[in-house]
Amino acid sequence: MLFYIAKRDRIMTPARLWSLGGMDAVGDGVTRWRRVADGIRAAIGDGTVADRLPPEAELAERFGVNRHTVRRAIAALAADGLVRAERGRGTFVSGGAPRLAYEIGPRTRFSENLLAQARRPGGRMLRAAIVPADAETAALLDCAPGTDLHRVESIREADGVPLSVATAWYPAARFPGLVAALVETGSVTEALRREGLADYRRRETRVTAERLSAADAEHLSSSADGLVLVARAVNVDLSGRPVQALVTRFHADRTELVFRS
Amino acid sequence: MLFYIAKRDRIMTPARLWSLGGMDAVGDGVTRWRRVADGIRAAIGDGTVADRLPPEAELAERFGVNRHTVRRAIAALAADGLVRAERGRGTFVSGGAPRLAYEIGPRTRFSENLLAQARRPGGRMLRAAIVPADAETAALLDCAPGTDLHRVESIREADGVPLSVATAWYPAARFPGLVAALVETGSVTEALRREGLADYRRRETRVTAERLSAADAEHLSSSADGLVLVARAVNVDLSGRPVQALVTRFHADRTELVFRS
DNA sequence: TCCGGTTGTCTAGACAATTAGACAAGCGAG
DNA sequence: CTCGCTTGTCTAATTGTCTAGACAACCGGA
Repeated sequence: MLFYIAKRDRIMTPARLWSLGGMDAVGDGVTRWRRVADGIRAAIGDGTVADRLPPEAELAERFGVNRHTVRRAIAALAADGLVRAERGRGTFVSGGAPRLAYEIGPRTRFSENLLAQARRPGGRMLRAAIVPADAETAALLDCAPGTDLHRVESIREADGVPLSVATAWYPAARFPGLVAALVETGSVTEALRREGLADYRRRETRVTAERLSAADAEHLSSSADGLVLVARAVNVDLSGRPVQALVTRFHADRTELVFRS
Repeated sequence: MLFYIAKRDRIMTPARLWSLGGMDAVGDGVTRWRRVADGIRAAIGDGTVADRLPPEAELAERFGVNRHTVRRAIAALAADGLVRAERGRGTFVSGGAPRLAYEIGPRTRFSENLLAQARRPGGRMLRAAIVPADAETAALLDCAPGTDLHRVESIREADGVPLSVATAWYPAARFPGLVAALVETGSVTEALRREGLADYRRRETRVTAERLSAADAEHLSSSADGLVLVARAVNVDLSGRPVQALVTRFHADRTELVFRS
C-alpha cells in the first residue's frame, strides 16, 4: 500500500468537544502540510516509496488535501534535503543519510560505537555543576537523596552532526576531579579511569520517545520539529555499584538504537 | 527549572524564507498551543510539575504566548485526562497511569511480560495474509526474496487498553498452520509450539521513534496525535535460524521499553 | 463579608493555513 | 513538433490560529 489514504473527515479538524465546558479545542495542533510531510517521510523511510514520488495531484487526492498543501509538504521535505522536485519530470527521493545504528549493550562506549561504523565521534560539554540528588536519581544511583552529584550535560556528534544531548549524574564524592578530567580527555571512560574506576558496564536502559523541545532542537540543529529517543540508563562498576545515571536524548531521525540479546 | 521559557522569536513562526525561490516553507507545522501542551506534558512527565500547574497567566508569560493559547493547550491536556482545571482554584495534574515497562530480552513473551506487572494481557488479530518476502524482510529472515511469508497484523492490549500494533512475518513453508493456531490460541509462543517450534529467542531489537499515523491512531485509540516507539526485532530458533520478523509499534505515552544487560 | 487570585467566557482584529481554479514552464515520448 | 504529464506561479476566498483586552464566575482566606 502506497501511502496511507487519509479520509477527509479524519484528517480534518473534528469539531467535537464543543459542549465540554467551552473549549476552543478543535484541531490536533499539527498542520495538514506537516502531516502530509510526515506521511511521505514515513513512506520513504520504510521503503514504500523508493525513487520517485507520485505526482502532486495524486498525493493530494490520497491524503485528501489540496495540491498546494502537498506542495508545501514537499517544500519542507526538500528543505531538509530528503526529496528534490524537478519541473516537468517529477519529485525524486534524494537518498538521505541512513540512520546511525547506535548499539547498546553491557559495554556501551560512545566513541567505540561510532568508530565501529566508520563515523567520527565528537562532542562537547555544555554545562557541569554539582547538584543535590533528587529522589529519582538517588534511587538510580543507590544513594541518599540530597547527596552531591556531578551533573554534566553534553552534546555528542557523528561526523560533526549533532546526534544526542546527554545529561549524566555521578556521585561527586567518589569522583572529585571528574569534570576536569572530562574536559581534558573528552571521554567518559577515560575520565572515570583517571578517577580510579577501571571499568564499568551498563545495567539497564529504558527507552521512551518524546518530542524535541525547543532547547534540544537548538542543540541538535534540527530545523523541523523532530522526535527524540530518550534512553535512561544506569552504569555500574564491576561490583555492581552505580557510578553513573544517564539520560540521553537521541535525534530520532538520525539514530536507531540497537539491542542484541 | 520549571518549564522551558521560549523566546518569542523562537516559538513564533518566522516569516523568513519567503523570497527563497518560491518555497512556502516557513513555520514548523506545529501550532503554538500544541507546543505549549507538549511543554507542559513534558514538565509533568519528568516531575518538574508535581501537583498543581502555575496559573494560566504565568504559563502564558513563561511560554511567551497569549493566555488564550495556554488555555487551548490546557484544554487539550484536559481532554486527554492529564490535567483537570478547577475554576477559581487552579489546574491540577490528575495522575495519569504510569508507563508500562515492557521488558525486552532474549526471552521476550508478551503475556508473561504483562502478567509480571499485574496487567491483564489481551489483543486480537487484525489481518493475516500470505505475501512474498521483500528484500528487507527476506534479509532479516535469511530467506530468498519472494519466499512466501505469513504476514500477521495484530493489536496487543494491557488491561483492555491498546498498547501496540504489531506486524509479524513468518516463513509460510515452515509453519503452514500457523495462522489457524494463532487464531485458536491467541498466543504466538503457543502457536509456534503447535507448529513444531519448541522455543525461540530474540536475536536483536532495533528501536526508532515515529509519529503516530492516522491508521495506527485509530487502532491505538489515541485522541491526540501521539508518538510511537517502533521496535524491529528478529526471533530465532534454538539453532539460530530466524523464525519471525517483527515490527511492533508501541504507544509511546503508555510504554517504556526496558533492556537489561 | 470582602478581596486577591484563579479559571471561564466573550468580542475584535491581524495573520497563517487551506482550498479552489487557472495558467505558465519544462520534460519526454511518439 | 506536438501532446500529455508534471512542477511552478498566481489570485481570491474561506477557515483556523494567535493576540489583546475586558469582564464574569468561583474559591479560599483574612
